[in-house]
Amino acid sequence: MIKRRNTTAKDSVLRLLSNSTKALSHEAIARQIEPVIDRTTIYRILNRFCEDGIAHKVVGGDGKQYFSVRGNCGGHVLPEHHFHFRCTNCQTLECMDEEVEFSLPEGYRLEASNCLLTGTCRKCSLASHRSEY
Amino acid sequence: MIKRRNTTAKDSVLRLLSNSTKALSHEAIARQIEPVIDRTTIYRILNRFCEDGIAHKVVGGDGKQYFSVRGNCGGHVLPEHHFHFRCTNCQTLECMDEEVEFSLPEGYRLEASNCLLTGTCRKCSLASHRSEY
DNA sequence: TTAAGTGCAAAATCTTTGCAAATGT
DNA sequence: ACATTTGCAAAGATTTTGCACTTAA
Repeated sequence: MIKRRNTTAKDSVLRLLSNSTKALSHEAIARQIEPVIDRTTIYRILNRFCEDGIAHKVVGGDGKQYFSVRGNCGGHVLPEHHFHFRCTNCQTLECMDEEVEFSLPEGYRLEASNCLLTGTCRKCSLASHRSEY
Repeated sequence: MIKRRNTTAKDSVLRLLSNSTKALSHEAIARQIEPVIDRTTIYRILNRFCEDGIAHKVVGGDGKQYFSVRGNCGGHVLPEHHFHFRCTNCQTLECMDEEVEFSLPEGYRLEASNCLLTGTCRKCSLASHRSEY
C-alpha cells in the first residue's frame, strides 16, 4: 500500500469527520473547513480515507456522496452493515445503530452495502407538523 | 394530478421496463430503445413514471439512477421496501425478493428506501473464479 | 383548440483527471 | 532526493431546464 503523509489538509478533514455526529457531504466539508482547501484536494483526501478503510462512503438518494469515519459514525461503534437515514429537509445523513440483515442468493459475492432510508428526521418532522394548517 | 397522454415513446419505455428482469439505467434504456428517442425525453418519461407511482427509482452506488416497474421488478410482486443488488462487473441492478426490515427512531418520518447491496452476481462470480490463477 | 409531450441546445451538479508546483519524510 | 500531496484548470458524467415545435384528446 502507498505510504501516506501527515498534512494539515488531511488532519482538518479527519477532525471534521470525527467530530460530526452525521456523515458529511463534500459540500458540507468544503463549507466548514478552515482554512479553505481546494475542493479537488478534499475529494482526494476523502477517497484516500475510503481506500485505507478510515472512512466509508454512502451514496444518498440525492446522488451525492456522504462520508463518515468507519465504525465510529455518530460517535459510537456501529455494525459493518448499518442503515443510514437522510433527511430531505435538513439535508443531513446519519448512520443508524440498526444492523442491516439480509441473505444473499447462492453464488453472490458481497462487496459493500449502501442502505438508505429517506424522509424527515425528528426535528424536521416536528417542525413541519407545527406549521401544518 | 396532471392528465397523461399515450405516446409511442412512453409505451416503448414502459415495454422495456416491463420486459426486463432487472432495473434499467437511463443509459441501458437509451441504448436499447427503438426507434431512437431523445435522452431528455427518456428522463422525463421515467420521472413521470415515478411521480405517478408506475415505476420506482434506485440510486446505485455508482451514482446512477435505475428504474423498474413498481412492485413488478424481476417479473413478480415485491414488497414495498426490498433490497437491490448491483453487480459491479456486469453493471446490472436487480430487485431482490427479500424485504427490508427496520425500525425508525421515534418521530422520524419515512418517505422512501434505497437499500442496495453491491458485489458480483452469481454469473460474474463464477466467471471471475474460473479465471483466477 | 389546447394542454401534454418531444427534441435540441444549453446549463447545472457533482466528481475526476492532468500537470506543474509545493511539501513531508 | 523523491514520492506524495496540493491547487488550478479542464474535462467527464449524469441529469435537468428553457423554449419552440408537435401531437394526442
